[in-house]
Amino acid sequence: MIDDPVLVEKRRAQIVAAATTLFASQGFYRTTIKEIAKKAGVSPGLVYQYVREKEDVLLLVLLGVVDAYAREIPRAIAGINDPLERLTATISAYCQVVERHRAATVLAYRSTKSLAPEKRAIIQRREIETNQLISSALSACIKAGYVRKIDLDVATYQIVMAAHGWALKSWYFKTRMSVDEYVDATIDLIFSGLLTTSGQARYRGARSGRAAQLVNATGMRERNQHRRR
Amino acid sequence: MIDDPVLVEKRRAQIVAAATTLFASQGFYRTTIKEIAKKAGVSPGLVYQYVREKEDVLLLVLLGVVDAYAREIPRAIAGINDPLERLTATISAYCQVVERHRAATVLAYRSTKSLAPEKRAIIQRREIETNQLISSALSACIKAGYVRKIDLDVATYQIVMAAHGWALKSWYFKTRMSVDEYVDATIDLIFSGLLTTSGQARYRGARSGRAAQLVNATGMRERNQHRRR
Amino acid sequence: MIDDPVLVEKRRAQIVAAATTLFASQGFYRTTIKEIAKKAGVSPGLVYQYVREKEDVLLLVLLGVVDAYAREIPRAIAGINDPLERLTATISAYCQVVERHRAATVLAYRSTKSLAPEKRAIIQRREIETNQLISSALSACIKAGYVRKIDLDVATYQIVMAAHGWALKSWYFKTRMSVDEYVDATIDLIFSGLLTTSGQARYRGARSGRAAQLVNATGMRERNQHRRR
Amino acid sequence: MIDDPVLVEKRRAQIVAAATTLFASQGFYRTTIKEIAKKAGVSPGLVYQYVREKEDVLLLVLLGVVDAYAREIPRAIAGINDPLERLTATISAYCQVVERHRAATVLAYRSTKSLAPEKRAIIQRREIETNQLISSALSACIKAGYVRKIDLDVATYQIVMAAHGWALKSWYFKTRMSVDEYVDATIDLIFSGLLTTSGQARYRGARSGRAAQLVNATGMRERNQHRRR
DNA sequence: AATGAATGAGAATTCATTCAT
DNA sequence: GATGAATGAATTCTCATTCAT
Repeated sequence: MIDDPVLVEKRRAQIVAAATTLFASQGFYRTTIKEIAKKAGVSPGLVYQYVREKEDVLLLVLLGVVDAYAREIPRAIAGINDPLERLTATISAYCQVVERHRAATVLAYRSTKSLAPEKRAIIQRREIETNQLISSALSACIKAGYVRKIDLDVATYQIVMAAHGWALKSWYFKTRMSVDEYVDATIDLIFSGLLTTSGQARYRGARSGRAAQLVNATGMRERNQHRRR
Repeated sequence: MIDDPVLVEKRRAQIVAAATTLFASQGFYRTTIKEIAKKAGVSPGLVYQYVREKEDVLLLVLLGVVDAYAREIPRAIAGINDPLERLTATISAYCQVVERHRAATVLAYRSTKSLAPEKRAIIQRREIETNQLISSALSACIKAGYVRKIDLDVATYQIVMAAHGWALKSWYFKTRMSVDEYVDATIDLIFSGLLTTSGQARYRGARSGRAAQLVNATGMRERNQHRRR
Repeated sequence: MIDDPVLVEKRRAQIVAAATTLFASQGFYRTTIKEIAKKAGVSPGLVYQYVREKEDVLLLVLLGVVDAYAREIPRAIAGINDPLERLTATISAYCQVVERHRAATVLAYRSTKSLAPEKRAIIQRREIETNQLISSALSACIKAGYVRKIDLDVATYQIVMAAHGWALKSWYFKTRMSVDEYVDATIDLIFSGLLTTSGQARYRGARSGRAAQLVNATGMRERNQHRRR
Repeated sequence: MIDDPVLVEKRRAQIVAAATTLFASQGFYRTTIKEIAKKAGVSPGLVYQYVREKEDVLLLVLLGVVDAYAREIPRAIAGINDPLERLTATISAYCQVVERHRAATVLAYRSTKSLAPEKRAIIQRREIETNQLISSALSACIKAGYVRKIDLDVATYQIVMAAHGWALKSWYFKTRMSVDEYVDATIDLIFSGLLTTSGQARYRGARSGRAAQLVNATGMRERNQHRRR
């Protein structure tokens, strides 16, 4: 529609900035193109020269969010080489980015499903890419012997959910603690778990007992023994 | 509008059942009252005799979801008295409930913000109530010496987020593992944390060093020293 | 959308009546649904309970026109048994119907192409059906020996075009003659042709000469020797 | 807007050529100025330096069509002096021009009414001028005794409609015959009419009978005894 | 109590036209 | 003279809500 890529970039940034605020506060469906245009200081018609349909604005907004993640986290951990420090920094950075883009993060949870499947897939692909930052920090720690050989996927998403939790449950936390406190407590939990030494003993005992029962009952117990849809 | 409370109950149940399915698959805004009425086997006009506006249907649906949580988790842990077993069962039950109401759980994340503030507050209050089940299981374990004296709020929400994660990231997990595997891996992580013994050593060293610096720098370091908005 | 077929009939009639006038005077594209609704004395939303899209209104309007033809012409020739009288009456009736639905006939020429292909095909099918009335009147006359063995398709459409001409060129004729005069002159021409006896002689001579040349040149001369696309 | 008449001519030709194709295939309203500009290889803004509004483009296009008629028919009959041959050639040429400008001819029927009255009048005036070619060929034939003293207007338009019919009903004819066959059959019908000698006898009898009745009933029967609107 | 036809405000999108460069 | 970005009025269509029956 418009050729000049510099202009496209500028206009889209304008539109996305306006839309991000509006979507975050009112949601996608309650926000009209007219409002976006007005807030962006342009005419409603102009929006459609930079976007094919309203849903594209949402896509751009959400891409902006995931891109911010993909941009800001690496920056925060650049230069840190020790695996455990790097992991700590990654988790911390993730939480800080969530804090900075709190409204947009919540928006992503509200609105990604409003996208058509292909567009949604784009966002999810980017999310997986960003999560690689966590996975590889974890892997390095495992290799270095700092981290147990846990399920990488589950551990990664536990970290992601803990970070996103700060945004998703900010209505609860905001009056109770600061980000820094949240980060400290979260890292402590993720790193050391809930249990005391005595708790560990009981848990491990119960667990191996349960596992033994399962082995006896089914004759096998392997990962991936589940229905894949 | 209608007086007979039995009828009101029955009709609302009909409407909510229809709406839950539709909202879960298409979202709140993409679902019309006509669709809900049709699926519920009633006329569009009738809906408005049991509900003041469309948003009320959403409220009823979301109340149904949080109620299911508040109903099903206690049932799953009834009769378990050992604190650690009870905690384990609670976490497991939470995940299982999430699995059973996967679409509705995602819906809650998408749509709670679509409610007017007072209605939203109702849902959040119920969520906090349900989370008490986790908090008290945790407290009991702390008292029994099985669980460290961690931040109760953070730990509770970490469990909640981990459980909700199964629904929120089901697009990722569904093709990779079963709920049971997810539950096992999650409980293991939550209980024992990421770190190996050597990792623990390094982490605690670094942490106390960092804490010492902070104490030196600020002269104090206490909970609740943050900006409240 | 609406179930009650009686109501559907009534509402559609209302809408079509309003739309016919408006389309005829302003054309399809210049007429808005709001105008149609207003003229029909209903709300704009109601129109869409009886019609899926604006184009459907056009289809209904055009169906109304072709139906009027299919209804009114047979009525005018009912009871006339003599082939030649019947043919005369058919042509005359056709012209009279055109006169009665002059604006709508012009509309059909303007707007049939605005329909999507399938809808257009519906109209064209009906037109062909109506033209059968002319064709069979012609056939009967040929069988009775009153009409020469001419090309039935061409003759039929010549009559059709002559009748439609009264509407299509009414801007020219309206100030120059009455329908009755037009009908008389038209039938006279269609029946007896332009030529005088001396003209006939010259024409037949020239024609057979030309035909002979063609036969000599191509070695054959048959109907249907043309490219079909 | 622009002074240089040569440039105006050139640019307009470009625009009209592009617009003719587009209008013919999509209609006037479905064609955008942007499409026209693109097809003409110019910018949308430029169009408005050679035309005051979109409707002017339509006027230019339609003028192009009628001009093509006024240009091409005389060329086809140049040098033919015998009145009957000249008439034949005129009819034939008219049909051939219609064939060459089939889409544009249909466009004229669809879109002339989209013009504001004064602009429409311009087109109609030109059409009448072109029709003079037919009228005068007819007159010459009447004077030479080849053609009966028929109503010149009606006869002229009958020929015009027959020729236009090839375009207007091409959806019907295209799969059934070639232009040449259509022309032959059409000329034959126009020249000799439908009726056989026995048909003529019956028709003339019935007609004079009817005419007699009319005279008796009204006391007179003259041209122009009709309501003028 | 229930129905479903009717309403009409509101939203996305298009596109003729303008105008600064 | 030419460009093409920008404008904003206008239009189609949807759907929550009402209300007569």
